[in-house]
Amino acid sequence: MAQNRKAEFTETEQALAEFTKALSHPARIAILKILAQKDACICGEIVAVLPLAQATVSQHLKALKAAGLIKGTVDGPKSCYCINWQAFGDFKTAFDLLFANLKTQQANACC
Amino acid sequence: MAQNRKAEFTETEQALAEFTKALSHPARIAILKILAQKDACICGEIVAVLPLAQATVSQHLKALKAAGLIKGTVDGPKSCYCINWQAFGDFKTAFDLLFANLKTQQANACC
DNA sequence: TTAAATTATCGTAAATCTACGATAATAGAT
DNA sequence: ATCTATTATCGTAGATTTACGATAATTTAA
Repeated sequence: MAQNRKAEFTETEQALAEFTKALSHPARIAILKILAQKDACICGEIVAVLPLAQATVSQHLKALKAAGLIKGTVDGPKSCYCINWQAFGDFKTAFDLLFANLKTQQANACC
Repeated sequence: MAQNRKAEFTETEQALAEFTKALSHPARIAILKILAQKDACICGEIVAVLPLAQATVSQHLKALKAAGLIKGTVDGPKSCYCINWQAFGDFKTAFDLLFANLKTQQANACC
């Protein structure tokens, strides 16, 4: 039981799900908010602000990077992260394309 | 360990995370796609199309409903579901508001 | 070279998610 | 009233996520 059925869905569905999954924790939303406001930020500043241990923050950063939502470069002993706006643009396009079909004809809906 | 730290983030961050979490599985994306195309759909049609057992689909529908992304009404022995466009509008607003700060000044970024 | 500072990774425990079969609940049909 | 069809819920197994301390890795400073 609990095998993975995700592969049986379309590429687009999987891609959108992966993107939203990366956004599905308040800590990661908070990290993106910080990066959006500061344009770029070193890891330590994020750790200092969030109510989480350093290891946990690093883990969340890794998840965001793996999903392509942020980019990171090593700056001496520190690490600098910033938002990958391109990825957000792509997401928005895919998202709109998927749900912009109806919107107007909310007629014969049963609820 | 692994206690829940989610409560220590802002309401907005938590709300956005809950919304994206509801979208974070290809099956739920697929369900929303079906509902967006058909405007309204009874449960059985969704079960027939997806590569998942009836119990699993019902579980995903419950998750979407709990997150407020869809609405459902009982229609005889059947259940009719449709998208809650209002919720999607609210999400879009919150999402844009959070990440529309920069966008232009991609200057002194380190990556 | 050694020490200090910063960050990533490892190991692990608890919680949550995913998937399904079995079964209960509901309402129309006979 | 009983049967049938449809959907929700229960119980459960396995997988994944979340969180942290401990430790390794990396680079600058002394």
